[in-house]
Amino acid sequence: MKNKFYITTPIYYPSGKFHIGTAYTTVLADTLKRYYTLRGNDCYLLTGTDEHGQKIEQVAEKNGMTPKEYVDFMAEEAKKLWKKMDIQYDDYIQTTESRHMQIVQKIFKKFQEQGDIYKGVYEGLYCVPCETYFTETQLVDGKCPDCGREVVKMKEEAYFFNMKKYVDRLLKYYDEHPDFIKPEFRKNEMINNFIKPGLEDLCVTRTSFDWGIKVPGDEKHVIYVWLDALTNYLTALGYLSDDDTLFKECWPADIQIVGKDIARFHLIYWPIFLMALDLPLPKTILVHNWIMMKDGKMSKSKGNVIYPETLIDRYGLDATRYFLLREMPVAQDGYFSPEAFVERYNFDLCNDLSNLLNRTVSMVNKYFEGKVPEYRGKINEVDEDLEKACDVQIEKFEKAISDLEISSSLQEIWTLISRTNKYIDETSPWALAKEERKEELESCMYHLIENLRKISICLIPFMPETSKNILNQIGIKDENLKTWDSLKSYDSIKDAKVIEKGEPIFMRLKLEEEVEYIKQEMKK
RNA sequence: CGCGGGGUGGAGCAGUUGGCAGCUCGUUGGGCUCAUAACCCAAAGGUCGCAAGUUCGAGUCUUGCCCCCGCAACCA
Repeated sequence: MKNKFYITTPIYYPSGKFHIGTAYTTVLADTLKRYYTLRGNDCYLLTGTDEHGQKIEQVAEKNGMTPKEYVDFMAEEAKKLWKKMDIQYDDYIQTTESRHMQIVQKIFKKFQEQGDIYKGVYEGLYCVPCETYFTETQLVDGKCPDCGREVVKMKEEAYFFNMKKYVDRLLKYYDEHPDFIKPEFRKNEMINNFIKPGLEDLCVTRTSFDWGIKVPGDEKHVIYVWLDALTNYLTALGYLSDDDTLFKECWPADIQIVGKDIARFHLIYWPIFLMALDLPLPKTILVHNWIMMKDGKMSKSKGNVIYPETLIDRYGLDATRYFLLREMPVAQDGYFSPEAFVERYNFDLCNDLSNLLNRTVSMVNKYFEGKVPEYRGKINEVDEDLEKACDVQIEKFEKAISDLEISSSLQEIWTLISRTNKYIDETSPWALAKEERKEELESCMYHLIENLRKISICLIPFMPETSKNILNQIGIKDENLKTWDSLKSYDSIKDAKVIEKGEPIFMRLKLEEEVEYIKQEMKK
């Protein structure tokens, strides 16, 4: 019985150090997991690495390791990074694990028996020294993009998957399931670019290298990337294994997150493989765009590569998570620049959020010795407006995140933060104190604490530590006041005591200094 | 005529069903003092790429053109 909310990241190809783009995808997945958990779902998050293929073979050799040693090492690196980023993944799959390889062979055989896979001839442009095939468009001046030498036309025997057989079903599925692909324009892109011109059958094996899963009964062939990689989403759940309990609980996936570079594989081949296996398709495949640098793509030669560790070590995890989630529009490319990072940090995190907390805690201490007054109802128009605005923002927030509009959902929270800052000016608590208007002052403090509590709950998926921190500072201990449902009430805080001396959760950064620092790190 | 995305005040962006052009940052002026030179208010600043069309009315629909950026099939 399906009872889990299943989320996946792609399995990353560990041919080099994991960069900020990989981190973004994973943080996005983690944030969605935390959100759906907050909403009461039992979530299961899968990530992993795609560890076969020529490139891995070559990189391993360069590092003086066997391919398996190398990929195991890289998997540990990934796990370290995910730990550092507090990613709550439930399983990490490596495609070189036997639990995966065995099932891939089973799937291959099944496809063969069904007549979906046939033997044919693969023809392509081959660079002999690099031992790699390229397409015409990949070539640079008609030569190998890696080494610049001549390529030759080569043929080899290979297995193909009969994609054509399933095209009509796929189109029909697209049509009947508007939520299957997000954002929607990706669907049109697939139809126009690949399906309309006539979908070609996919070559699923190679004989030109060894590092891969052997074709059962024909061992000079290894299964080539996509049939191997895509099926990880199933094999990790124990599909076709002795124990497929987890598979039954999770499948079909609820949200599968992929980058735009692998959209084609996930939007065309993946659903077709699933159809061939007679399995239901995932509910939503979310295709996100890339993080770009001001001067184009990240590349070492440009000296503009930013690694997540650089930011986390100096500015903290939550600030890094915030930047990624806030700055990336998901459906469009986002841009990283040191300036943008520091400015977001200063404006959003310090001036708006941290400062709101700080001034509130300080006032509750000053006027009520730290004790949060009891709710007194909507004693005037100002309070009434504030409560209304708060409800509206939470509604907008919920809608945005449900639509997977992550950046917008954060904006909605920040609108609430600004509204709350404004409320302080509207009520001028320092004047209320001077004039000894106690009831109004109590109501004001209560509302500030209540809004901060709600803000923290909304922040749980994005910035888990910060959220805890705020709740701690405003003295919310009761777990019932940290739930999604508690967002509805406006009168539930009782006997809370703020901490005596609130430490700012984010301190302003000096713009030039930090920009310089990040720039230096990027050149390393 | 390959496909897709985009061209909106100085910068970065919102603008779902056509109805007085919004947000953040920056600039200028003001307010406040609880808070981190923060926070709040106000003002200046836009031919919404160009041209034509539909309409009482178009950033929003249609057509043509110009410019930028991706993708174009087995490259994760």
